[in-house]
Amino acid sequence: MAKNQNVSLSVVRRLPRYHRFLGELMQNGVHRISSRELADIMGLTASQIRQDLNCFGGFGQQGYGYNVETLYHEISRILGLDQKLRTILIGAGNLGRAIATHIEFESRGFSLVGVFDKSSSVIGSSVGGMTVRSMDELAAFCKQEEPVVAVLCIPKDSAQVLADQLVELGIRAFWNFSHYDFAVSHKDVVVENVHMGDSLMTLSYCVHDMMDGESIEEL
Amino acid sequence: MAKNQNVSLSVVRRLPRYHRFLGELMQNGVHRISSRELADIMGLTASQIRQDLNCFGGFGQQGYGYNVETLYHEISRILGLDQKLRTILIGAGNLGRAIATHIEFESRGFSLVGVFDKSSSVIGSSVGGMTVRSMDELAAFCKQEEPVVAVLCIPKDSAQVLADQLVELGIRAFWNFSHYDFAVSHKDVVVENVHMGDSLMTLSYCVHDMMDGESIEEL
DNA sequence: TAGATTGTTAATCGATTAACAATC
DNA sequence: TAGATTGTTAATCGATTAACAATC
Repeated sequence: MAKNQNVSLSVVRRLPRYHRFLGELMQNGVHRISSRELADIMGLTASQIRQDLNCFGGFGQQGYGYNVETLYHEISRILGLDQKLRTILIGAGNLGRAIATHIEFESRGFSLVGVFDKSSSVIGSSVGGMTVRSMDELAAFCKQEEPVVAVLCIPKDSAQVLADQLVELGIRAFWNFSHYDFAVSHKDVVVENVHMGDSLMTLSYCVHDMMDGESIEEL
Repeated sequence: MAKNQNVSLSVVRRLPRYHRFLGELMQNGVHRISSRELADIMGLTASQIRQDLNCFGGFGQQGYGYNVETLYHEISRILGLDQKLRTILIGAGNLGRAIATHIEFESRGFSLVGVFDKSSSVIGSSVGGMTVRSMDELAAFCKQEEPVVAVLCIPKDSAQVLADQLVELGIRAFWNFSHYDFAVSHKDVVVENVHMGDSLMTLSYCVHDMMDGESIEEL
C-alpha cells in the first residue's frame, strides 16, 4: 500500500521533526490540525507539509485537515519506531557512556544489546545497566546475538580499522560519532554521521557572519 | 577582499569537511591537490569543489591546482577557527559532561569558560578541569565574563524557559542539544541544533528502507 | 449546500553539474 | 610553448512553493 518509492533524504530528515511536533500537540490535547496551522507552528509552508506527507500516502481529509493521533502513529510506523533493531555500542569513553545512558534507543526503533571497549580500565564496569565487554568478545557476541546496528564512539583510526570487521560480523548500519568519514562506504550498509565537530565549526562561521553583518550594516 | 556575500548554508556545511580532509592530506605530506583529485577522495564533483571555494575567493592556480596548506589555512580563517568565542555550557548531566570533556572547543573557534547546572549533586564537582557552577551564579557570571555562546545540554522544558533569559544576558549563539526546537527564534541570534534523536530516527528509516529493498528486489 | 482543506499538477527557485575560455 | 587546471558562465537537475480542481 505504502508508496514510499525513492523518497528523498530531504523529506526523510523532516519526518522526525514532524513526529516531535505532533507528539507535543497530542500531549496538549490537540486532535485535529490543518497543514496551514502545522506549517505556522513549525516554520514551514503548508505546501511542503502536504507534499512530504503525500510521499507516503493520503493521511488527511479534505475540508478537515489531519487527525493528530493518526498522523503521529503513521509517521512512527514510517520511521520504523515500532521495531527494535539490535544495536551494539563501541567505545565506552565519555561520549559513549553518555550516549548509552542519555539516548532513548527503545522509543526510536533500536534496542541496545551490548557495549564494548578495548580499555581494561572500563571493561567490566556498568554503563546504563549494561556491563562493558572486551573487544575480544565482539565476534562471538555478534554470532550469538546478531546485532545489525553499531554505534561508533571511538577515535577515527579505530573506526577505520573496525568498520570492515563489523560489516563482516553482520552489521548493516552505523551511527557514527567518530571523525572517520564513512561517506564513500560499503554497498548495502547505511551510515548516519553525527559530526559534532563539523556542527560546531558551522556555528563558528554563522556567529562571525552575523557579527560582520552588524558592523558593516549593508544595504 | 573576501567576497563571502550570502554564501548558502549548503556550502558552509561542507567547509568543515573540506577542512578535515585537507588536514589529513597535510598530515600525509601532500602539498598540492587538484579539484579532481580532492573530489575523488571526498566523493564529490570537481565542479562543486571549485564552485564552493570560489564563494570565498580564488585560492587555486590554473594548471597547478590548490596548495594544501594554503587552502587549509584559508578555510580555517573563513570558519573563524582562529578566534575564541567565549562559551558557557549549561547542564552537567551525562551528555553535558561528555561534551565538555570530549569536544575540542579550542581548535574549533571556541573557548569554554564556564559550566552550569541547577542540581546540587553536581554543583562544585569538576568537569574537564572546570568547577560546575550553580545556576544562581549565571547572571553575575555573564555580566563579568561576557560569554557569547551557550551550549544547551538540558531537558526541553528548561531550554525553552532559559533561552530568552540567556539572550537577555548577552548570548548570541546556541549549540543546542535539547529537544527544544529553536527553529522559530530570536532575530540576531544563531542556533545550531544537534538533534541526536532525529538523527537516530532517520537511521531507523534508512535501515528499514534498505532491508525492504532487499526482499522485494524491485526492477 | 457552502466552506474548508486536501492531494496533485504546474511554476519557481536554488543547488549541482557540465562546459569552456582564461591562464598558469 | 603545450598541457593542465582553474574560475566562471550556462545547462541541468531536484526541491520548494503556488495554484487549483477534487472532495469531505
